[in-house]
Amino acid sequence: MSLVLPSSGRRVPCEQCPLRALPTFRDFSAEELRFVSDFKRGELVAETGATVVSEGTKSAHLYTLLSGWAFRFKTLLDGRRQILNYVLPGDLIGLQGSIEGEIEHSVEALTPLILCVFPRNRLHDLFKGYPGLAFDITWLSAREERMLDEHLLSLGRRTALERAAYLLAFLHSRAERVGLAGDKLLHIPLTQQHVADTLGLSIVHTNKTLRKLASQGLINWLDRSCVILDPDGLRKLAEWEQPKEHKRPLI
Amino acid sequence: MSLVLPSSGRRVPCEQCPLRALPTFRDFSAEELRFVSDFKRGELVAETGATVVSEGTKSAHLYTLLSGWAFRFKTLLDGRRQILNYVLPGDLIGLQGSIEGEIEHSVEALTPLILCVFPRNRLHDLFKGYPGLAFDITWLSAREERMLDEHLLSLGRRTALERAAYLLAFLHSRAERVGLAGDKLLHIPLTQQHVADTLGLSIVHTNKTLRKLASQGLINWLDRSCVILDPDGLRKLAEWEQPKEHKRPLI
DNA sequence: CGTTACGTTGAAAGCTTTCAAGCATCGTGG
DNA sequence: CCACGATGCTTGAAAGCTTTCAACGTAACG
Repeated sequence: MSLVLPSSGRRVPCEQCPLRALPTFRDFSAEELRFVSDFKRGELVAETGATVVSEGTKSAHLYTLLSGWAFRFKTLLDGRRQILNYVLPGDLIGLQGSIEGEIEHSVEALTPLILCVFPRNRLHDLFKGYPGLAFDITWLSAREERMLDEHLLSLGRRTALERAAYLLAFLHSRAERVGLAGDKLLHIPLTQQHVADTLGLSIVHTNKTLRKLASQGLINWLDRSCVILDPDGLRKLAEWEQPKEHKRPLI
Repeated sequence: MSLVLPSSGRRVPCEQCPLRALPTFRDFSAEELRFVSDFKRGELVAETGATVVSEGTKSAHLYTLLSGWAFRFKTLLDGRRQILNYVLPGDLIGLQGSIEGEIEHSVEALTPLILCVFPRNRLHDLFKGYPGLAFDITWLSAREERMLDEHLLSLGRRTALERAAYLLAFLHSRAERVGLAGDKLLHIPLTQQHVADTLGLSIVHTNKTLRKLASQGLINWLDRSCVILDPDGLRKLAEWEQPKEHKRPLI
């Protein structure tokens, strides 16, 4: 269940990174691109259910998710699990570890993943030689903070139904910005257990809550995935405003 | 209620900052100190209850809290409030705003505050000329992330009693590291409404929960403050491990 | 074809909120 | 000086939300 395939070497050169072509990501100078490309040590493939990062360990690497869906979580000793946030293409993984030593959360794959691998020990070079990229890293960290703030508001003060609506609207919005929504309806690759562990609810109550959203025509649950039918309806129900579009960095 | 007194000019030179002398903070080189000192534009005083930062606004400044207690929060339209985290001496305020434009949370004083004021627009100079300080800013951001991760685990998966114990142990631990606990018992300047809005509970249930902690001899509630009698007991009850001591930066 | 993982439901038990009321302290105006 | 309103802390009881317990259906897999 925690299998990560060994690095399969370089496949996608950064200059031709399919993500980088998306309008969400800011343009990089040729020099920046050269550094990032050199910074990248290779790629890692992980299958669904694989643990990419483990709570309490130190990793010599940072990752950027190239494709797939993953999630960050923490657990209590008796097994209670809390999902902290989701990881989508373009997101940086493992920054916290370069800060405090051991990383304090785990990361698990919801789908097969491809990750770009960066050596943590060269982060210093990045900060020294590329202040723009250094600022980008801070930017990404502050963005994560903003998302966590919203999750906290949700867990603390929204009702179960609002929380579920918020989560699905949030994931829809993020997926859309990295081109995963397309014209067709978006399928989010989750089980109801994941939703429960994100919302802080029991699996039974989560089921009943999702049923309610489905009965209102907002979503459809099938297989191991959630189909978003009405993102605006979800947003309205959760009283959540999508953050404004900002070009963001891709490291 | 949202009164912030105008800048009262420089009082404490960074080189003689009383915080900097604490063992928690890492040593700064003379050059770094010179930059920070120059970066600091002045001081701001805020009284209890004052709003230092308002959700949805843009601020030209960043702050470091020099003394006092404050908290960050968000609210829903109907007034439901969620406290996201607490701000203690040495903490940076407003970084999120320099990233995404508008800041997405508010900050309010729990006690009278003294804040160091920094112009946001010089952040670029900092990143360009002082990679070590730039890394410090990222470090602080990642530290905040780690705290938010823990709060999420707490809100999502801990019982009311565990949550309360966690919160108080957490605040005790943070206060201790900036020299606020001393030999005497620590008084945390909170009302039960603050605790309720942090834990995602109603005020009534919060009262009953705090009563239970008090009956177990872990805390004492008096006035508008919580006295921590047994931090270890609280930690054990919450199943929470204090993060390891790390020297941290002070900007 | 038994096993496992995932989704679904009903009902009882338990936790939390809401409603109501009361007490204490503090600062203010009469 | 004292009444009064505002704020903060307490408690009991009823209502409501959520969890737990139990059971069942389906699909995928070896």
